[in-house]
Amino acid sequence: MLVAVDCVIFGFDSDTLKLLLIKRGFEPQKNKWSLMGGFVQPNEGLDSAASRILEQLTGLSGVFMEQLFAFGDPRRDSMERTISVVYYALVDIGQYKKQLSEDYHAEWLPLTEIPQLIFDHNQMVEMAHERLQYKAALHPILFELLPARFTIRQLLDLYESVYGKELDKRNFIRKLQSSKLIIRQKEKEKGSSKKGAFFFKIDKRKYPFSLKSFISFLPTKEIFH
Amino acid sequence: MLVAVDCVIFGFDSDTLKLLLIKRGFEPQKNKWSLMGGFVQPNEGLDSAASRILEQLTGLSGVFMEQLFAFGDPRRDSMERTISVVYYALVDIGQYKKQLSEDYHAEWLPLTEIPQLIFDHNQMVEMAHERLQYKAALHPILFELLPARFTIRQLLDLYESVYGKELDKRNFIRKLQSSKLIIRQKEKEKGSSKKGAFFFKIDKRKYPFSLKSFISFLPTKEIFH
DNA sequence: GCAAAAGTGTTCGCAGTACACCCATGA
DNA sequence: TCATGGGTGTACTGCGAACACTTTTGC
Repeated sequence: MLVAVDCVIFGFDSDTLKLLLIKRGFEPQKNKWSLMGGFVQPNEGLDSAASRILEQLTGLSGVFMEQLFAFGDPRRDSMERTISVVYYALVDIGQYKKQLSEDYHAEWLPLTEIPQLIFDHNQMVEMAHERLQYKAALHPILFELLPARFTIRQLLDLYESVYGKELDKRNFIRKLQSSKLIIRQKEKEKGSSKKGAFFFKIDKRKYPFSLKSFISFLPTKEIFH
Repeated sequence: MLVAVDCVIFGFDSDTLKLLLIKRGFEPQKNKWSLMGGFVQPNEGLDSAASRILEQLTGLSGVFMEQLFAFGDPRRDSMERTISVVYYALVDIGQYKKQLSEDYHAEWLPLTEIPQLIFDHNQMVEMAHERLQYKAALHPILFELLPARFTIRQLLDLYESVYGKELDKRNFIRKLQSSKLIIRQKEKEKGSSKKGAFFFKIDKRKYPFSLKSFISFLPTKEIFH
């Protein structure tokens, strides 16, 4: 039985939530869109395999990544019996610079415009999005999608695009501040407004701990629909 | 590469949270405690494999069961490279009647007194317990561990043993009632008190939906530690 | 009548929500 | 001076938490 790893890679470009997909340049299913994946090597753990695959495609390491689910329907891959262990990753889209269009034709596509993917990859994407919504409602993981310095507006836009709904700016900011998780910087971002918006950073001393604790910046009643 | 499924089976006997473990009557690791598991068959999905294994051991089907995690460290099984997809199940311990002591010497052991298990099974148990705590804090899944008719006291004891801490009975009951998820029956349970405690049932019309929604009977601040 | 568990009620404080205005600045 | 996005403030409401007493009944 074959064991593969597939990666659902999320990115955010200051406006829309995107996925990094590849147009396969090789058989089977050449020229079809798919997630980036690969087989688990004999001396490699699942996490390592996922990191390796992510690095192959993005050149990035040390990125937030988490196991999502194992897909094992006997008919999911028409060729051979394959189990796929799916991971999802959150990357700062600005960091992604790699050109790999020879091996993989990779592109960032908006989550709302995902084409038909091979095998059960659409189902994986859907589950990853649900998990992201679920997890981000309770833990501050969305910061992983932003650069080290970000504005409140960027963060708000990010939350709104993850949940596909508008949030009250004032309440959002208040919750953020009361969490004491972000630190205001001296510099301002001047591109998108005349007044300029302060940059913020994560408080690194608190952040790793808060990842495991319950912090919600959303209206609690709407956490899940 | 081999693909196995292992099952962490939770039960509750009106006092303590327990796991169903087997003492292996076969090699390798004969006479050591382990989770119940087996290899995924060629024409079988992962969920089906898990259900099959659960039924082999308990005789039960249609039980709450959910994929937990895929374990794939290359050294986790000393014999062969094996990926294990772990499921956890919640069963009404009263339903379990099967005698299988010939093939498997199975026993319900308190979660607090789990012996050393083979391979990485202790790690699986630990993760399953964490997941149970996490999930049950947000969704009413613990009902799956109780018989169809139960008393408030049983439910409270169950929550207390899952979280290892005491809960305020009055607030607990109020939250339960406001959830409108349970229906009081006419009969009382007379065994453990003189006054007698009413039986309750789940409102089946609402229950399947609420499984997906956010309902907490715990003090919200303490949801995760 | 007393022990033992069942079951009910109240007060308080804070967190969440809804909602509207002032600020700074470049053009 | 005005348009644009940035950032702050308030009042209300309801839920969650803390806490104690009454009820029932078998012995």
